[in-house]
Amino acid sequence: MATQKKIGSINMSQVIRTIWLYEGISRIEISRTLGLDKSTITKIVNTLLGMGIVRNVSEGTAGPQGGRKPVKLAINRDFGYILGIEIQTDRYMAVVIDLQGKICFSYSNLINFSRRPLKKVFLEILQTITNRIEKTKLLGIVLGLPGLINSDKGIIHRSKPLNIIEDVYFLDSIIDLIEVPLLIENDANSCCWGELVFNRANISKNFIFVLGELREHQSSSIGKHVLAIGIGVVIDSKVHYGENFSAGEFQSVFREVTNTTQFSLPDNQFSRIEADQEIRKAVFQELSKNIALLVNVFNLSQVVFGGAIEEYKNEIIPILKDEIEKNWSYEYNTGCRISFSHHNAQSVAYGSACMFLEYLFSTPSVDTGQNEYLPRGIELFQLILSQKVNNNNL
Amino acid sequence: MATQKKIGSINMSQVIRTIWLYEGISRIEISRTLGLDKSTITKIVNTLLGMGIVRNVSEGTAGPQGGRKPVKLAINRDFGYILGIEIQTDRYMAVVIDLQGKICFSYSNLINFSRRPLKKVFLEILQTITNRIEKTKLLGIVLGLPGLINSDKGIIHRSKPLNIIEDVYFLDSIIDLIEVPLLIENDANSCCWGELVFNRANISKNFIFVLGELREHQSSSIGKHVLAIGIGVVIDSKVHYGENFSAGEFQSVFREVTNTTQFSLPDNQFSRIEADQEIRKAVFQELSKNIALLVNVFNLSQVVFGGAIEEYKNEIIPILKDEIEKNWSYEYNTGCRISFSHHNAQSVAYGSACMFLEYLFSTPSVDTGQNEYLPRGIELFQLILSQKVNNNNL
DNA sequence: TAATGTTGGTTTAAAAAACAAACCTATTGG
DNA sequence: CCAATAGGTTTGTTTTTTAAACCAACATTA
Repeated sequence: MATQKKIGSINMSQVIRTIWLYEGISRIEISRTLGLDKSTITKIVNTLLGMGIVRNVSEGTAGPQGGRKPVKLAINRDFGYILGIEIQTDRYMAVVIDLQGKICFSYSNLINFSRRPLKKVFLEILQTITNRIEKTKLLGIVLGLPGLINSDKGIIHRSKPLNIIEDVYFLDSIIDLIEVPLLIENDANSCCWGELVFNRANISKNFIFVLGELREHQSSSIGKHVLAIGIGVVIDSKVHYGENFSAGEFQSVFREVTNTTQFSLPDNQFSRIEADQEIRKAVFQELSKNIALLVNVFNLSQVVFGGAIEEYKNEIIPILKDEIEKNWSYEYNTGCRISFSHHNAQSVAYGSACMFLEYLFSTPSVDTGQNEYLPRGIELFQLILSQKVNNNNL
Repeated sequence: MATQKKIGSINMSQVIRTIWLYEGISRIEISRTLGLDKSTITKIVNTLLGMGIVRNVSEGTAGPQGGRKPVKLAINRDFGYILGIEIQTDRYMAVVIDLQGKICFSYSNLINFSRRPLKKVFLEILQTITNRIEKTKLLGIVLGLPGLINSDKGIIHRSKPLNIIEDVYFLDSIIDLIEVPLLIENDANSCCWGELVFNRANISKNFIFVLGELREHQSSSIGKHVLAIGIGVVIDSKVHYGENFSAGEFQSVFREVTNTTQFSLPDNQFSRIEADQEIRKAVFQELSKNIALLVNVFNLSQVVFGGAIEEYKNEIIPILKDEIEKNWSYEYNTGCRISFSHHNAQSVAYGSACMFLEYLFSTPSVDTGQNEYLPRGIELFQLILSQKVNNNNL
């Protein structure tokens, strides 16, 4: 059942992660943080220096009581880059980041699907992007999509926006055509990865990302919009997929079964959501009541909003705050923060790339479910390095 | 920050857990399950035999192609017993289980708090119980309580049923008076531990336990009852506490702020809940709509009911099934099972004891939050063994 | 400025775990 | 009785971590 991790790789991965989390940390501090002997850290860091993953960046200052100056360590930014791509019905967004999660490059354009399969469209986009970046240092690609997605097996189960109504074994079908590691992920979950990376040093362990987009209504003429909500869930600092990778699928508890939207608002009134503040208020209140239940039952410490809904930031905050309090029965406040994504239109693409970062810098846990295509931590680095050698030999 | 686990203790704990999960497993099977070399397993098992934790129970049968018969291993049931106690406003329940989770003994009685502090009442109960069981083999005690409870630090933050309105450092105040390890836990969470142990070999990784009790209404004369719901949450096979140990606190999204109950039903109608099936139907429907949201957003695979609410099993099942489906927007079914606790009135006490079992048989994960009073896995066994020696010397 | 103390980091030897291979045990099946 | 086979142990080797001694580089102060 469980596959044995080479025992040393755990500590090695932990050291990498620690340097990633605390840029400029010294060997001694790592040893204290992880509870390992300082000589062990010296050994591991030397290996990492040899692999080109880590760099000695500078000398720190000695303490007030004297002593040798600490040597600050950091991840080698030049090691490589990661590409995150978001594909929606009518447009895509590509973002390239370095190992620290800084955005190096981004590009966006419209898509015309015109009945072509996703695979073809994706390969076309990939062509466009890779023409614009240094290909040799590309470490991995992650594709963020709306829908029910099994990121461990690379399957798209369903996607209403992309008109996918049966299982598509996406990675299986494309893996041979691409020379770097590739993953797919649900769009709202991607945003969660983005938050995990962006706030990695001091993060909420339990939060949700509410991705609210204004989409064309399934069965309506152009111009009619509905608010489409996708939720990404992070529990215990891990993206939560649930039993069938359908976690995050949202429908309001107030919704009437006859409605085609996720809310109780009659379908025909939804088109006025952008124009009518009263309608927005009703919808946001309904959304907030639902979220409040999730926040309190799971004792979340944060709710992050992203997508087109961000525009209504000032309308949402007071409503949600109020509903969370109303749903709470004790006198003290649990202190759930409400915030908005820092990356605007790039939230999904950026977050997708961050998923790969987290794979690189995670410690392979004993019990965690496995991605079938990629290992984690130092093993992923080793995989990448071995592929680099192969590519150079060709 | 993170404290280093003695490296060997991880595999040792994993071996113990594996034997616990799969009673009668052989050394070879363990080695295959964990991906460790068979000689490593031999070594570890010998240590465990020496400690008295594990026993060679019998010989299996050789395979169809011959070969030596495997030796079946099992946890030594005689190693000791665990006591779980549930304290409610008016009664308590005590359950003693062995290391396999089988109930050996149970006892229940009424409580008269009469303004005495919980600590005093608890010590009294403990006296009564320990008089009835063999004290030398008692390995640990877990107390299950309604309210907001930090089980890692042993603090009772709030408990409306027990009239606790400020932090009580329960374990700190009592730890010196008791010679065996003691933990406290929220009652609904205890029930989750019970499910985790009872179905340990093939368990849902994500489920909730809905503990529904009929309690006297805060501000009412005797006889008036309300339905009090407490939820225990299990995500990724771990009891989920949230950021402040308040996970599981429930209030319906339909509730009016003026109500003192957790539902939208006016306070004065709640007393008829036991007599009037229509009122029950409305309440169960409201509860089910709330639960359905949780089930779908978190993609839970199971909802378990326990407490007095179990009596209405046949009324609840169809309503909840229906609401989960209505809240789901795809054509296929996510397959959330609905079940009822197997332990009736003993759910909380049994589950509390199981929490200690899970501590004994868990593998100390690298990143898991730590209980301040107790280690896990082999380290907890070692602690117990060292205390045994001390007690014998006195 | 020389002596002393302090802290960061490395080296070396010893220990602890895990593994690999040889070997023993106990079976089935000819 | 003899292979073939599978479970389990023993022995020796490799990997990984630690402990302790040591070096490096600083501050303080006599």
